[in-house]
Amino acid sequence: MRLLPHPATEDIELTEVLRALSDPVRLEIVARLAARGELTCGTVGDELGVHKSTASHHFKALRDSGLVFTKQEGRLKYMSLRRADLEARFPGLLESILSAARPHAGSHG
Amino acid sequence: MRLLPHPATEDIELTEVLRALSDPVRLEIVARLAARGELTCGTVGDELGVHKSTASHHFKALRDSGLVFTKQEGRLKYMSLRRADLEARFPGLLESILSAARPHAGSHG
DNA sequence: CGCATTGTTTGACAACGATCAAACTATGCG
DNA sequence: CGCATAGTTTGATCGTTGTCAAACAATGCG
Repeated sequence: MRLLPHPATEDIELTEVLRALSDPVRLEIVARLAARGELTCGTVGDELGVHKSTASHHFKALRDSGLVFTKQEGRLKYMSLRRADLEARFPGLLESILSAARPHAGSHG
Repeated sequence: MRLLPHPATEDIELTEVLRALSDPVRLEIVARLAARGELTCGTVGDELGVHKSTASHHFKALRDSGLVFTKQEGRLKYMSLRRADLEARFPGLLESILSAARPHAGSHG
């Protein structure tokens, strides 16, 4: 089982992408993927303070929406952003969301 | 009651905007607002085939998220996109979503 | 005020979703 | 095979949400 089901680029739906990113935990996961390239389920659970089954659930949601790609290597599964596919499907969308997700310098909290 | 509560520009939250837009009905409302400038509750209910209370519910969700502004004129309430506020808060975000929401010429269905 | 129009609120219902915990699967090591 | 590691699945909770319908409220007209 080295390959998991991923939606084809042309089958990625906007509402599903937006829905996937509307959860704060998943948005944070995506932000970290953008910054660090790859993450495992365990890393996310550990760093974000959620149970590993919850992390798995979120990764599945992200995978199903077309946002992330899952690659298996040994016992680990590495998730990465499907940047090129998303850019092809919805130009500029991911970048503007990532930019919006970055903490603002203007201090407001 | 001519003024309704709207979040300040700096209080608009990304996850709430994305969540508001993750519903197909609301995304369609926003797309129409972008194309036509203003809409009333009744118009949306009529054109999108949802009950007027459902349309009202969606407009409230869009208002609470910071996506639309509501202006009362006589018995009608006109909703419009808060384009400038959203651009100030999350540059490029709304435009990329609107662009992604437009039907693609490439035919895929 | 009475009446029509427009939108909101409430109630009911079904579906979904986020979370944790525990059981299970899959993989690698020896 | 036995054992450890890494994720997944299932079950249980609890809250949220999309929808309609009916009651309500607000507005304008005369």
